[in-house]
Amino acid sequence: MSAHPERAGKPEKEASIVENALRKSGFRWTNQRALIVREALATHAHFTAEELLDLCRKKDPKVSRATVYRTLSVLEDAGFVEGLETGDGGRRFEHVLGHEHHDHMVCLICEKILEFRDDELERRQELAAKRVGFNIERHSLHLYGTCKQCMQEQRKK
Amino acid sequence: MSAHPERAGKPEKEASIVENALRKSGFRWTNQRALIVREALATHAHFTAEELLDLCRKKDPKVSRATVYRTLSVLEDAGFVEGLETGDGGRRFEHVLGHEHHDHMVCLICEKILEFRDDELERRQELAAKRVGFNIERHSLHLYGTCKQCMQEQRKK
DNA sequence: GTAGGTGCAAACCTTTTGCAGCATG
DNA sequence: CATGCTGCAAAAGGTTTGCACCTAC
Repeated sequence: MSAHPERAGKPEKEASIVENALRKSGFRWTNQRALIVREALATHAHFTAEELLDLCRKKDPKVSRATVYRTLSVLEDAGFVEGLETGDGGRRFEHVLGHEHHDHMVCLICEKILEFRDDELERRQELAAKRVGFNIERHSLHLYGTCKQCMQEQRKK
Repeated sequence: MSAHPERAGKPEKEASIVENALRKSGFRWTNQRALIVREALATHAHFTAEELLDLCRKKDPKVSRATVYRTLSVLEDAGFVEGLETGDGGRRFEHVLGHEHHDHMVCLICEKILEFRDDELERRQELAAKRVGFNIERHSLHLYGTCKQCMQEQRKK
């Protein structure tokens, strides 16, 4: 049912990649971080901080909200997680291990998020930036609208 | 000093475009809305809700925050105003009268927002959407990074 | 006259922070 | 055993809402 069945790679292996990277940067590898990373990597979906907290609490009910936020922030800085805007002011995350960069189409009706990638798009962005001497660190391209299924639903009415 | 000196068109004329559109949709045209629209159109910058409130209160100190938010929402729905993410969780707005659609480069250091446009980019987005039967209503392309000036500053150090 | 709009304050939601205690390296 | 991390609870934004009053149509 997920839009990214290919997303879930080898959780244990991916988790240890994160572990090594964080250790190398001087962070400690705590039970909480291991749990949070495991849950984040296991999720195919684009999750909110609160959803991740719920997932973690199923395994360990006393994980604190603050720790989830703090860990998400560390993971984002380290480039293992990316935040994305849902167009209605909300914020979701996705992990960035085991799959290439991609952009998003957000259905405003069913809230589904589709991923797509177009190399030419990436190139043109670089070009536009180069023209004005801007150095791109990251970018976000979101198309908001109606997905195929919801378009069909609408036509029925 | 503004990045968009061309932005300010003919405020009175543009305001009446908004007025007519809102009236036609069954909204009432109140003093507050007139004020808020006037201030929003007069600003060249990408403003926050709070900044717009401050601008309005200079003219009429008793405009309420709630009314600004409610009016911004009406204007956004009507397509006269667009919200944009600043990359650090913040939200800014820009009015969409008297200038073409464009995308944004956001400098993460000085917070300046540059505008740019590339027709080929637009085309490729449409194409990508068409491929999966997605209907684009609006889109947002933000490049986050470092602007030319801030790059130079950094090199000096 | 009557919706619809406004102001105020409180509520909300998400995220951050201060601090005392705990666990990792 | 020192520092970094955690949990808790409170604080901090930013935005929305309930309600009584007001005003445009």
